[in-house]
Amino acid sequence: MKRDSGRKQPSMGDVAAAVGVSKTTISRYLHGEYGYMSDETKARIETAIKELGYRPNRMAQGLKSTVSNMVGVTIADIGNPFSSQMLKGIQQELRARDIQLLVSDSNNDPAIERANIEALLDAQVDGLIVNTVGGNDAYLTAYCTGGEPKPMVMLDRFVRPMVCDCVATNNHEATVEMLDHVAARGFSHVVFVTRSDRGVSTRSIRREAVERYLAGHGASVNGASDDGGLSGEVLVYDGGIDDLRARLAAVVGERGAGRVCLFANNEESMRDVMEAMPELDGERGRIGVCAFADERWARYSGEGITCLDQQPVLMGRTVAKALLARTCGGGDAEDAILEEGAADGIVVAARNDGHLLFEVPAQLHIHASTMR
Amino acid sequence: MKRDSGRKQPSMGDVAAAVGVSKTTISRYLHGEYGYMSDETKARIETAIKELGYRPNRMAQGLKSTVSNMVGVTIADIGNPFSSQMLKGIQQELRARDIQLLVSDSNNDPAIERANIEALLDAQVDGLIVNTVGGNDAYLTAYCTGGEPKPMVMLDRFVRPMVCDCVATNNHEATVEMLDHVAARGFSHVVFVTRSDRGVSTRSIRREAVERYLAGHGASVNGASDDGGLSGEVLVYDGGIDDLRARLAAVVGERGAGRVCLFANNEESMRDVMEAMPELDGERGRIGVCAFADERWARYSGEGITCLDQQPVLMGRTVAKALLARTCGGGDAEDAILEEGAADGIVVAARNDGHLLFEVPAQLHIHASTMR
DNA sequence: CTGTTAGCGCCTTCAA
DNA sequence: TTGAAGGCGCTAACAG
Repeated sequence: MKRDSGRKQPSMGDVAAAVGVSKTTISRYLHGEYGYMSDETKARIETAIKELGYRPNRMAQGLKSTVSNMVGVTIADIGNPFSSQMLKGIQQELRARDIQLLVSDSNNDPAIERANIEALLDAQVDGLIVNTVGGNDAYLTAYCTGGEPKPMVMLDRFVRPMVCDCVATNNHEATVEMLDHVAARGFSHVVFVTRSDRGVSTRSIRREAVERYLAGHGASVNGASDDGGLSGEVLVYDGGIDDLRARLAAVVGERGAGRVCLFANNEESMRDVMEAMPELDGERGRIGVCAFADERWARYSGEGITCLDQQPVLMGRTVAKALLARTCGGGDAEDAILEEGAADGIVVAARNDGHLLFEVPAQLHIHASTMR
Repeated sequence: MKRDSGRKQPSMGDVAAAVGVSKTTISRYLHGEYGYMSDETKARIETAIKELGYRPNRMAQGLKSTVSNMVGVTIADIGNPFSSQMLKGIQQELRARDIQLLVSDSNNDPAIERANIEALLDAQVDGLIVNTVGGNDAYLTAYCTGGEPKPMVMLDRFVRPMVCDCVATNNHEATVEMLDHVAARGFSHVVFVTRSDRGVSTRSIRREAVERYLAGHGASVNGASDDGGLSGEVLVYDGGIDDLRARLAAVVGERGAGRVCLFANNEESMRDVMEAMPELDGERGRIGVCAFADERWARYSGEGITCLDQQPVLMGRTVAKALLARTCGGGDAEDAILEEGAADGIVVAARNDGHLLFEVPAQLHIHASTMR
């Protein structure tokens, strides 16, 4: 009835003994292979299992079948709310398939990340989801191109050339959408604020998108606009608030009475900006702010911050589907994902050597911070 | 050199064959039992392992040794940023001991939680950390008092009577501290805003703390203060924003010109309040707000919200320590935790039948929302 | 319809 | 200082 009623967990042998059949029969019962099983033994097995509170040992199962029904995920910084949303999405898919999730936090340290991946593989996971901290491209590439690696899918990151499936935000399009919005709201200058991208693909991609946009609109990067279009620049800092404050003040001051919009690369940078310039509120109208950030947070921050929400739950669901297609599905990841994902706007944005890049669209939410 | 260079993962037998010794010797080498081993074989084993890229299969190890070096955690709602912070803390401790973490999300559903716990046990975890969704008290109690259960520790929750170790916030003291602050700032009425506590211990505990405080200060709960002290009431809602809006308006209106402070039970409720009354900003000075909430969020929300931060990372570290003390440490959980935890203000707040309740202090952060 | 036999990769006596 | 043998709990042929 209830597990643990005895001294120790009963094993399949115990059940077999109780019923008076062999372990094989029990095994077959468990796997639903009762095509050729007498209804009587079936019933007796059923009650015996209930009686003893027997539950199969997944570990032992995995030892034999070489599939553990576990997948591993390494998260660059699990303390980040963004991470937990992605985990939520991953869980949704895994729960449906009764697959366990092994979670590791890399604490933003490439060495820890490598150790985590090794440890997960030692635990015999069937596949890996990697939200890399950056700086491990060589290692990851070597892994993916090595012998016969367990499937890996990258999350909110990718390496070039692609050596495995990846799930990311449509960073380029999203950035353009935000810049268009900023321009439309009459700002004349945009400052893309980002921490230095130590190998984090998302940061560099967004930065490049900004630079290309500005170049394409006849505005000079880090220079003044000379034709009434949107000018802009990229501000890279290292996490020092004082440094950031001084540089922001300089940038804003330089623009005189022109309307400037600060565009933060992520929530972390957005917080840094708010910390550095609490007086932003005082200059409403002249200084706007926006960011890649979770709508749930941005909406209630300060006066309400215009943001690009990356839909992390959807990203998690997508990455889990992509991985499962490689591990057990056997089928085409592309079909599996696009079928349901199309409605959400998920597309294959690139492919290389059979590896796909799935892009999940970011959603623009407009709030007061760019509307005065 | 690198793993996977061959067709398949090499096993201990392969290494043994390569070196020309028995598996036993390899096993001993791996466990550091080279007390009686010739330096030569030791060296040869070492190189063979490197050469083949051999790594022990934790799954197979666990099958025999009955310790899997995995612990499981079920989280009520992993999408909550609070959850991810707790996971961070848990990871910090587990990583140090090379223990893997199996994570399940219960999605606020008691049935899923039960299924998750069963699944984790099937995966042979050595112990469980449970952040219960509530409504599973009977099940959890039965588990803990059953045969010989794997150790369980509850996180940010507890059941009465205590049937296992628990780690929670010092909800009572924290609530009192906040109410003292509210009173000191000259508010005359406080409204504790909470969703209905469907078996979630933290919610009911806080609510009780509020009621007791108000009763103890000569003020009547849900009534007007008649002696200049702090009066107050508890507002329980069900997640409907319109309902909440109407009731908040009524409550605030009733107070006339009196200064009212809304005290939200958690971030979720705080967001609901902000959604229901965006005009709070317009009444700064007369209407204050505060909440149990993450400082990183509260600080930048609206004008800056006074909050009680639960230090979730520290809670995570504490719960992991408590569990490890039961699983492998063999030692006293109390000593293990209090030794380092004392500096952080962690105390044993209750004990029952050998089970301990560890309380992690919440920290009061004062911001503009209660200061005008 | 059901049982026998051999392992999966590792650990653990017991012998040598 | 090292092996051989048996078994953890389960699966997978191959026989009946």
